[in-house]
Amino acid sequence: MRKLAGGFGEASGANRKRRGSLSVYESLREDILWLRMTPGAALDEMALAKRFGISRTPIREALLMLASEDLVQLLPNRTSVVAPHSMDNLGEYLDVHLVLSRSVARSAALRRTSSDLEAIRALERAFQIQTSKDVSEDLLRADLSLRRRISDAARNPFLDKFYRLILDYGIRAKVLHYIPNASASEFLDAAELASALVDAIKARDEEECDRVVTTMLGRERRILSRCLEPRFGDELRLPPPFTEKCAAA
Amino acid sequence: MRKLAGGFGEASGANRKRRGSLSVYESLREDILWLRMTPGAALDEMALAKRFGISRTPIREALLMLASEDLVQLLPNRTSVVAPHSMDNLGEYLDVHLVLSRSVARSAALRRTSSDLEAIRALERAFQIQTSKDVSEDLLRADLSLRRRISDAARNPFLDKFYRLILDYGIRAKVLHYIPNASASEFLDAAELASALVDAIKARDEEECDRVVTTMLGRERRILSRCLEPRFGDELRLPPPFTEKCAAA
DNA sequence: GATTATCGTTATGCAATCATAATGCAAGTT
DNA sequence: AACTTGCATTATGATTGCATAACGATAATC
Repeated sequence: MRKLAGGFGEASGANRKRRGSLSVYESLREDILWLRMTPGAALDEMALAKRFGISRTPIREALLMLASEDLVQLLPNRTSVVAPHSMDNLGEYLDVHLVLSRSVARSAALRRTSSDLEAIRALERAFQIQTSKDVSEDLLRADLSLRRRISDAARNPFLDKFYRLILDYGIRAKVLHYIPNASASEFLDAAELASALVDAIKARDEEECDRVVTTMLGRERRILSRCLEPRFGDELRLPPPFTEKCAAA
Repeated sequence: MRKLAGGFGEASGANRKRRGSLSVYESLREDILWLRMTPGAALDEMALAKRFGISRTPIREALLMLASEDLVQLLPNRTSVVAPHSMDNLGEYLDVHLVLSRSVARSAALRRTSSDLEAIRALERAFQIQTSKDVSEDLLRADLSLRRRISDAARNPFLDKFYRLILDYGIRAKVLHYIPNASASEFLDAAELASALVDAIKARDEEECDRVVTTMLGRERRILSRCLEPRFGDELRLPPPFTEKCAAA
């Protein structure tokens, strides 16, 4: 009696019926990162099991994997919650993001192959196209694809792992604060910088890569910190019951 | 009326009977990192369940957590194995290790409190004592404790997470290649450098921290790479059945 | 005699059930 | 009226059992 892959809204994307926990993991991860689930929202295992049409065991495994990326908080003997989104440690986040980004860029400049360069160029063009439109999720996705491909070219599995973790962890902050607050001119700026970065990678100019990346992230820092000064509780929309839980934890 | 820690055999070490999967995780993690389990060894879930006296589900959860740290390879529908220990990407490892270590040291210099400094001094003394003895696991543990405490003082949760992951991931390489190959004089050197590092953190001298850490890791790189040139398959002791599996994967 | 196909064994992936800790409500007491 | 105590509810943590995919061995064939 095999149930035909749920087909409930759900992630039926392209997973050829592989491990159920993996598809649940990926689906939930996307939902959390792109704020389709509210930070602090409860993750009831039975509800999720019903939603995905499978039993609780693979759900638990998915939550465990998400918890190891700090996207889910596993409270002992209590319902897990989507990791609260805090801007408290934005500074620390950006510090690490900068260090890793510079490392990635420098390594990519040194180790890229010509086929790396082709793929990077293609993704850069896709990014350029997006920068001419309105600021949207698609822009962020194009940006992410470009950066990840550059990280591939850097050929350092350790660096790649950390870089992707940091990159993805920052998606929520960008969706929340970047999209509504960044102006078009700033993104034209980003387009020029992206172009300069790829040029520098092509030229194998480590120092120039470092400079460009530092400038890029400096711009991002400015945009994000600009959203920090005014009231910041408004956009979070944490339902009252969770605020105190988060404070307690 | 709290029930006093059920205490079914196993691992009752010091964990007040919290989630079984956690104690299994910690126990297996130690075994893997300190090479009490051979890299490539099979991790039979039923055998582990019997060994720990619990059922397979928490075992699976522990393996999942270990897999997210790349300490276990989860092969689909096949028995999981302890992550093979490869020196192929030692260079990439050391690159990331250096970047993170320098970042930690600089941040610790800036953000340490005086109580941080006290704790760090204490751990440094413990390390100094170990350097006067033979090179052993205890020396490595003292070194790790010192570095972790410095990372605490750096007060950057993102950096701390990555730093600890990299630090721990490197334990196996050190146990394998560092302990039998490092000479006493090199460890006296390490002792002086550790002292210099703590001094620099005390003085809040970022640049000096950076220099000292760079020197420290340069020494380590030399020792490790020295073990790389000669035959490197000997110490690994991978049983024949796993070598081809690793190659295939 | 070597290769291939088939079958039995084994361990994983998942489902369903049992046990326990935490929460919320209600009742009783001071 | 406020606080505490106890119970029922609920969801997690774990156990058990079942279906399926991969591995090993045997046997059959060329």
